[in-house]
Amino acid sequence: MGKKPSGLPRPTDAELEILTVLWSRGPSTVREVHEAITRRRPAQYTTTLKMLQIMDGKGLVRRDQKQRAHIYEASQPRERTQRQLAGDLLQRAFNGSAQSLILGALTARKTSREELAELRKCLDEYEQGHYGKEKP
Amino acid sequence: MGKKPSGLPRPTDAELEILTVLWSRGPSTVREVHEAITRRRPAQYTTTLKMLQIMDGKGLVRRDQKQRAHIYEASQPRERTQRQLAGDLLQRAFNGSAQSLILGALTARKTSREELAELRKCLDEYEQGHYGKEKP
DNA sequence: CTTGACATACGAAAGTGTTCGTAGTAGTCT
DNA sequence: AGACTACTACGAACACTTTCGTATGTCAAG
Repeated sequence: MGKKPSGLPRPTDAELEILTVLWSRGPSTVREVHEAITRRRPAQYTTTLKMLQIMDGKGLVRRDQKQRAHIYEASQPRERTQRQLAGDLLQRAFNGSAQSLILGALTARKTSREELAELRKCLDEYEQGHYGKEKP
Repeated sequence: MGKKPSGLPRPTDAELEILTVLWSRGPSTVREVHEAITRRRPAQYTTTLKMLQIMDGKGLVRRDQKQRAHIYEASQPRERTQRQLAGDLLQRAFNGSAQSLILGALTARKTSREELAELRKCLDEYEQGHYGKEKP
């Protein structure tokens, strides 16, 4: 169960919320996920359970049924799903222009000078990794 | 018709596709939008029509009914919707970290050196605009 | 063994998104 | 006028997402 040959679907809103919990907690039981969810909003236990089962069916999570309380974990690392989502939005709404997306992200909320510095470092690192080394 | 007091909903996939057409074409008839759509995938005329009517109901587009063929246009400029979408994704999947989002966008597809340079300029401009000018 | 706590499974309702067929309306041409 | 064409309106089907109630299974304490 929970096997799809390839191409995971884009996670929905509720699914993303659960993935976020799994990413920050690591492998977890339904109850652990559920408690993290209810810390932020009201929900029924079986709703969380059902979501995890659905996500297992889609291949978004893996589950270990060896114990009575099954253990779920995200099937993809956080970074990979984030990349997928960013690329997807880039394609759908920004016509592939990373520039526009980034500008959008910057202006969507206040960005501190420190963050700006961090971002420049990101660009440098990316350039390093993809286009050889710096000037002598 | 087509008035909602505030808070436009996040456009769905199909809605975003239509908005993209309206942004690039400017105010357009249903037929014009439809032809742009069918240039990329098969669809029925009435499907495009219905989408535009729904979007008018949500306030995502405005329509001018003065002519027999109604004229539709996006109610928000491209940049504003892009900002909304970027901010939304930032919140939902990136825990507010613009850094992660940008890194995701960069690695989601090949980014050229020229684009990287453009991005640095973006950061500079943003800093200019929000944190005064550089050191003397 | 019975009870209570806690686990999974699953059907079904409610909401939303997407597509299309049909009906009706308005303008044009002969 | 009648036929033809292009347009809008709208109901309905279908799929997907999300939520919850109920049924069922398992374990351990009394």
